[in-house]
Amino acid sequence: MQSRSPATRASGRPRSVEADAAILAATREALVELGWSKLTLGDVATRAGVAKTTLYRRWSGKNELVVDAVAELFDELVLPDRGSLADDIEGVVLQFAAILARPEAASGLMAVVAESTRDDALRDRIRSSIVERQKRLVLEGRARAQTRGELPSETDPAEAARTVDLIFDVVAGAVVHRTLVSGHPADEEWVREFTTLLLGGLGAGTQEP
Amino acid sequence: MQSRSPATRASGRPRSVEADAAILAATREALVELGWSKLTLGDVATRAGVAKTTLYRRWSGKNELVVDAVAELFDELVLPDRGSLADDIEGVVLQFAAILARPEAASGLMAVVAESTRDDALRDRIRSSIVERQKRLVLEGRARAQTRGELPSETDPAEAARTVDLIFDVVAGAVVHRTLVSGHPADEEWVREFTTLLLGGLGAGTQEP
Amino acid sequence: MQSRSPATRASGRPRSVEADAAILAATREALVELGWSKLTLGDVATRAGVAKTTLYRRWSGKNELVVDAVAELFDELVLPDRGSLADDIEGVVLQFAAILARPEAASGLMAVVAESTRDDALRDRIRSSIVERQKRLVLEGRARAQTRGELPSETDPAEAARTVDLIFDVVAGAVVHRTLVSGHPADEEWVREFTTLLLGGLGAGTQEP
Amino acid sequence: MQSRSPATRASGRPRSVEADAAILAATREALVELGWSKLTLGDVATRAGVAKTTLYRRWSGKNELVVDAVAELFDELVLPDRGSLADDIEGVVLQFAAILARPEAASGLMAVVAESTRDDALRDRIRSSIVERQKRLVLEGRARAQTRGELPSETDPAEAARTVDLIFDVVAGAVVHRTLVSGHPADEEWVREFTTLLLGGLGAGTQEP
DNA sequence: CTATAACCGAGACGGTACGTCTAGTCTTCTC
DNA sequence: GAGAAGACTAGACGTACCGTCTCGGTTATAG
Repeated sequence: MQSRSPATRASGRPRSVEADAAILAATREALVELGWSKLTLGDVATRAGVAKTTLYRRWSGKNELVVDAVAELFDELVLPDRGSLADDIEGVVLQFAAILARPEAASGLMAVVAESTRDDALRDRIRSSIVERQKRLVLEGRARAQTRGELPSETDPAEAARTVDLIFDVVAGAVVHRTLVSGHPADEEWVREFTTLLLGGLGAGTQEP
Repeated sequence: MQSRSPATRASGRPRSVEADAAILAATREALVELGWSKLTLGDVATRAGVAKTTLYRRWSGKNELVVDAVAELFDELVLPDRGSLADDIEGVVLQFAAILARPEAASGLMAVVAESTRDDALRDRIRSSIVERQKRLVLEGRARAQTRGELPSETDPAEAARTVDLIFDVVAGAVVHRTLVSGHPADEEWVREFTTLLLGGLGAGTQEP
Repeated sequence: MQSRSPATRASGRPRSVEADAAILAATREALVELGWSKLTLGDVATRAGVAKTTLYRRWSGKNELVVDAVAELFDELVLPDRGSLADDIEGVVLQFAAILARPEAASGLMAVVAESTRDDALRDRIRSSIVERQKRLVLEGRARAQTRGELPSETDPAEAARTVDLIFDVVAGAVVHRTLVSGHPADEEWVREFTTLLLGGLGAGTQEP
Repeated sequence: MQSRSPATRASGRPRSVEADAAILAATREALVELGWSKLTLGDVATRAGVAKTTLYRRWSGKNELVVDAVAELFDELVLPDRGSLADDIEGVVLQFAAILARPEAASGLMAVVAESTRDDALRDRIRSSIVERQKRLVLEGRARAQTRGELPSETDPAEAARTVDLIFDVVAGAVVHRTLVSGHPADEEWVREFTTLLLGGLGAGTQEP
């Protein structure tokens, strides 16, 4: 969905803003009911009360549409201040797990990631719409922990950025793998164990009660 | 692929054993060239020099076929003895990253995982053919580390199993996320940093040189 | 519809012969109900109880299909022996007019002729399937009239062929124009006047009662 | 195109007169390049430098537009005085054949005739705009022949009118059939033979040199 | 000189059919 | 009975036009 500058007033009938929202909502609805592989753009258009052409005028295909529809889900994530780094991590991971457990997220997200292995434009879209957008949570959590004195201030900015990426890959990857591949829920118990491992490492984690 | 008991030898022409291998190889070839979404069973049959009926007699559909074709790739993984737990982990993670970087693995694996969110039989097939099968690496690594004295012996068998699952989710998830979602290579430098984090936890990892 | 040699026995499932007939019948039915311009191949397929692919496997498009469907109609024409050239002409012209008055013939025939002005292959198909096929009527009528002594035997074969073409254009053209362009029925009275004109020419025809 | 009385002068901006001519010219141009079936009203509007709404305000659809665009072509026909009935007929038939040979006439005319078999309003439009309008040629030719003494004066006005219709159907039908269905040019030789047949009838025509 | 009304271009809209493609099944002949 | 070949039904694909609509703006007459 490309944003158009409000300055360059286009001639002709303007695009319907209701249609955009209706299509994205219909896409999520269809993902819930049918899943990625049985979702058809014709069906989405019908659900949205919109013609297929209207849909294709805005999105070039199923992949792009689903990325946008799923991306909105992750904007709900917030980092609640629970008083300690461990509790903050547990809180946000549980939220992330809750979103991933929703059928519209799981089916759609994995599928577009699969497609993105052969489509660089799609990969960029996923990264900018979803991944980079949510790294804010890691940044915010670290800053808060540093304020509390739980983590030292970083000295090398480049290394700091690499660390953010690494933590994001570990956290997001672990939750996704637990939920979708292993097929077990990322419930409170698991999240506690995972947080312990993340903070203390392999040696520490396995020895605590 | 359903196994048939050798006892109940059916009359008539026996199934060609070459066909099975040819079909799986053709599937991987098609995954490399076309990716999951553009792979068609008709095309796979043609590449394998086989009729579509032959293919459908053995596999019920695209998903099952691709799971079998991809599963074979991960059987290459071995855990080389490099002398320390950290080096063992680095070694096997690098191997895993190398397999994931191959186009037939990435596209196919993510796609069947996406499909498995709505198909329990498929989820079981993936788990038994791929996930559980490779947990041997974690078990073997832990046993070796315990022999070396790097890790304590576990006391509670149930907790020990849970820890294996957790580590597997963290390791596999992090590599998959790094490679396919973040879109950066899981190279030696990243693997070293990841291993440091895994062993020492957040506090330790960010302070070491 | 291409005829296949019975000698070269094709492998694989043979094409359904019932489907061919059902499609042509459905085409005529749709022409009656909808007319050329609102006839859709999807609808024809549905009426014939056949998938669209089956239809496209046999005909390359709407034009070719309609030519074949209409051509069959004109094979009903016969030249009844009524005893004199004039009566024979009247008889066959009335039959021709009756076919043209049927809605499946009128709408379809004119439309494919219109299309054939820009499609040489279609023009040839029309000529061979419809026009040349029905010139048998002119030939038979002339032979009969010569036997009766109403017409002299032709001496120059080339001129004789040209005359057949000319008569066919005049007769078919007049009936078509009367029926479809002028929009009046080619009834017995008109056919009698036309036959008089054709046999006697302008001078004679306008003076008789 | 509906004419509006100059008495009921409407307020508001008057319709552009240039637009009408531009649209009809663009229609003929598109007929030449694309033929009836590939002509689209959006394309015609673009060629005419006009919005689609402007086109639809004047014509209700493709059929009506093409009738008007084609009708103008036939107004070029004149009946030159060549001294005898036969020569007059040959002259006007050749002119008619020349117009029909133009691609914008052939494709468009046959197509609207085909459509008119299911649309009475369209049939009337064709008759009044094209057919009846050109019967003036037959009337004028007969009057001239009567003046010359080549044809007797008609006694019964009703029969005379029927004869005009008959001749028109025969002449127009034969040329159309020759040109579009048989696919051969209505050249001078053919026109001479046709005129001979028309004047002398079957018996006479085939015996003369 | 302003109001009003029909016009104009542009282009988005809901809808329908297109012709192609793939899925998964069925039917024939051959090994 | 397995297998190769290929036709079969079913249905989604993405595109193209249809005829309508909704914008901002223009050009005429009427007041």
